Amino acid sequence: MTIEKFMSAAVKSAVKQLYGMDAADEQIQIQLTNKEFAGDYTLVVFPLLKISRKSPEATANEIGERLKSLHAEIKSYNAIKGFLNIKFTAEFWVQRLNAAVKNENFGLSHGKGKKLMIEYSSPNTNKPLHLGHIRNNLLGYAVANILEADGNDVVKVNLVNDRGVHICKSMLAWQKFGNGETPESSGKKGDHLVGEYYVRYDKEYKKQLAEIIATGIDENEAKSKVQIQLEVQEMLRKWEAQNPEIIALWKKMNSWVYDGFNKTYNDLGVSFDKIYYESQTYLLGKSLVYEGLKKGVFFRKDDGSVWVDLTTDGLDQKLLLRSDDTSVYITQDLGTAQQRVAEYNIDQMIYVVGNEQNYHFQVLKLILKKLGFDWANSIHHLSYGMVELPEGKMKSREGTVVDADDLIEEMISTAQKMSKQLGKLDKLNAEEENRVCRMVGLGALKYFILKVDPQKTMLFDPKESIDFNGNTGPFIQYTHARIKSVLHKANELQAQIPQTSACADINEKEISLIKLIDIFPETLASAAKEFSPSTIANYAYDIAKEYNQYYHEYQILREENEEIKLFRLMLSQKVADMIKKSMKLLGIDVPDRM
RNA sequence: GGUCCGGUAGCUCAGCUGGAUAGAGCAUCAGAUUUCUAAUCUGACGGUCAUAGGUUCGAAUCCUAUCCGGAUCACCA
Repeated sequence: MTIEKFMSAAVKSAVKQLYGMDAADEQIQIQLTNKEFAGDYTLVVFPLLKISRKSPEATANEIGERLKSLHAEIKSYNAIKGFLNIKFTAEFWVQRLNAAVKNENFGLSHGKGKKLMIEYSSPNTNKPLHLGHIRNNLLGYAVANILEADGNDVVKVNLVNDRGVHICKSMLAWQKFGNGETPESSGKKGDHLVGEYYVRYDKEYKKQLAEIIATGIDENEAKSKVQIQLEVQEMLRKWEAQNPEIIALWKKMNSWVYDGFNKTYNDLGVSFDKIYYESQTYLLGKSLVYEGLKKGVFFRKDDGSVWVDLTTDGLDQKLLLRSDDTSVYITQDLGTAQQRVAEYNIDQMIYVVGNEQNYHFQVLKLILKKLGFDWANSIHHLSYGMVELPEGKMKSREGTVVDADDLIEEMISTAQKMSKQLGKLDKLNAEEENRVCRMVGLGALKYFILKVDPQKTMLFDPKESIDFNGNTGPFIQYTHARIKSVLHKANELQAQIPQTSACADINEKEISLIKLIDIFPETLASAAKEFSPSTIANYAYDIAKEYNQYYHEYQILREENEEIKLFRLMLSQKVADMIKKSMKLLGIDVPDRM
């Protein structure tokens, strides 16, 4: 039971005894006591004044007195204005810690039985992943972990956009200019290789367009005459007609890209339970549109295209089927949503997609509701903001993309450089050194991105992210490694770290560490509710920082009182456990030594 | 123009189911080391929580309006 719940019940019965009335849940406000006041938890008594009909101070004092006499766990209380600060006994805190230590799965919930599906990553197969994808992947994976730890059954899916005119562009350019180049023959990573031809196409297109314009033809007219574009359109038609040669090329080049993506996913430590391919789902949803047409939810325009009118909902009209009866993006999303709900019987569907698609998901939910699906409300768009660079925005069309693989590489090598400089790698062998540098470099990147509220546009400064001080992944990793080192040394000295302790002589720093451990379950629950890895990230930092201060102040191994020493070791071990658990939720590994 | 999102210290960000004197880190300055791992710790400096109203015992937090920034409003995905 959480302390808040315990206090809430205690206050209720105290109020009942004192004033003969029941207090409603929303009248009981309990929070952690601010640092500048003496106490552990605080009851805000303002809402109870209506019941007590006394001044804030008098009410607080009366309730405090009553609580103290009823509960041995309460050591003291003080009332300041309308705030009743409660202080618990040392025994109480030790007991809380012991309960947490004994419970292997402390903080993790089991079997609320909600079935969730989360879709993230969703790459295009015509170019490599970039910084924006990194935020997407890290968010999706972390949120999936958090939801799972909160007791849900989570299915992670990836919907790969493997078809369309953009893919044909890479294919055509490769055909025309590639000379049969392959990842094997060139030594290039598959997705990068294909991405190069996508760029090559664009270059050729611009060249041809300029040539036509130079002959004096109007720009708009010229655009429809570019030879290479006509060829691409022809290729797309062939693809849709299942032309064997084109299909074979498509399969070959896509497989290169998948090899490349898998390496990047592997580096980032993300994974999926199921991968969907758009080439297999893009025809879905048409039947839903026909159904809606029959119900009169949609309408057909003179040219044959099908639309939905959302003007009464404050939005515009939205196209659902083209005049040639082919489906568009939203048509297929309607279809895949329905298919997934039917196939997996999911309670909630989460889409990790950039905030430039907020409108799309708003429309998607509306349409599904209009079609009469109750589950439309269970769709959640986990929207995230763009990642900007100090020099400007990073959008592919502006040509300043930061390639995911390059960035990962840079993070690892910077981690290595800095670690070497600090002499942190001296005691490690080559394999360990490699492992630690990877962990630190990637930890820096992941933590930097995940600590920010997803909704917000964030600034990614490579220099700052690789700073090993302050609120960073490496700082937290370091704290963990240092605790582990102390524990290791203790074991060498043959101190046995106890599973429980009767130590009653604890200090304020220790109480605040226990408090932090104690709120882990609530923190996790709230992070799950908000789909917010940043909550967990900041928790990990808080506890690491608190521990560092503690560590600095008390010499654990030199402590002469054996009982206190063992207690401190036990506490340290639990703190390390909390750090590791939190970081694991974020998909960040922590080293035992560095 | 419509819709959505954001605006908190010089910079990067927490805090937002309304609670006490708004918090961290970076940067700057001043300190701490016979290390249990200094990738650390202590202190100082730094704020009209975009602006103006409103709601109430109390507002960074809720409501309204305005300003600034971003996204979006394709027979693209």
